[in-house]
Amino acid sequence: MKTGNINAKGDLATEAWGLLTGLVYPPPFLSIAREFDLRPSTFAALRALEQPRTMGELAGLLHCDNSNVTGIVDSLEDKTLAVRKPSEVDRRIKVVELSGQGETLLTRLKREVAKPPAWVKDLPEEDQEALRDILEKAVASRTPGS
Amino acid sequence: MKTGNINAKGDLATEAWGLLTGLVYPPPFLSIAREFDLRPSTFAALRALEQPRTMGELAGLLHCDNSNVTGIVDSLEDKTLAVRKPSEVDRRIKVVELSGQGETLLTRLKREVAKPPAWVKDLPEEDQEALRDILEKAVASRTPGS
DNA sequence: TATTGTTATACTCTATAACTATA
DNA sequence: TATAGTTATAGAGTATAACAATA
Repeated sequence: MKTGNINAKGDLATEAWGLLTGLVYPPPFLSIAREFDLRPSTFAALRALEQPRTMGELAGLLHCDNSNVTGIVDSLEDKTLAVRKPSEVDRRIKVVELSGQGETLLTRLKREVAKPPAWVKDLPEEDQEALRDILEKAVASRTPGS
Repeated sequence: MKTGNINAKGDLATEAWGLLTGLVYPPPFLSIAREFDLRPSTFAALRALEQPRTMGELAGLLHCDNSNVTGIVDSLEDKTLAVRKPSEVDRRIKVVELSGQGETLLTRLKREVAKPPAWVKDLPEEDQEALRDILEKAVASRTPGS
């Protein structure tokens, strides 16, 4: 905690946070997923498959149960966006990889998700720069789960 | 579009947005909902019930079907957080209101949601101020759906 | 007839437990 | 016996259509 940072109602941090929540929620990636006709879980799985992953790794990354991942990957396979193949070293393990089609879609998705919304793009350049610098500082000093 | 704002990969807006998404997603209100043992839809309904609402109004605010709201309000009533009563002017309409218990919970919820995360609170005071000023500008110039 | 809300139904998401095939 | 993944099953979220009560 910082000197002069009282955190009473109406302090700077609370004001800034209140403004920010109005700008970033609901998350734009939800409407992007809809545009691509992907359900949120499929969308998340696709993003997690930037590298090949085992079923269990996917479950961890998607914070869901292993049994779930079966259905999610089934649906990716149905759309020929990914394939699963048994690992050669341990045949219990299935490795899931994006297909060429899946890679292409992921590339387009990532481009969409990275696009700053209008409220950022329309800021004066010096504000964009200040914002970036402040956020860099915040990311650098971030502790897990804050 | 602004002069000097090329929006090529790596420009200021994209950099700032990339940093921001890392800081604000996943949304902290999800874990707050879990702490209060509320499912996301119940949580959202509670927040929408700051004022009494009809079932149809709730459906609009929660972006879901009318038939859904029946179940959500049922569960609020089961927890004695809200009551529904027929309107006196048109008895087709049901007005949903928070109970005393519901009001108390909503007040606590709102306090939690308004709390800035550590990455904001731990910024130097001048950065908090700059952040607030920039975000105020963004909110002021915001057009619907941006 | 039109509207508000409910019920019936179905599909998806998620989790638990039992199962399989490997190890 | 332990582990990776699947299947069976069940609960909750959401949508559509048919329905009841009211206007």
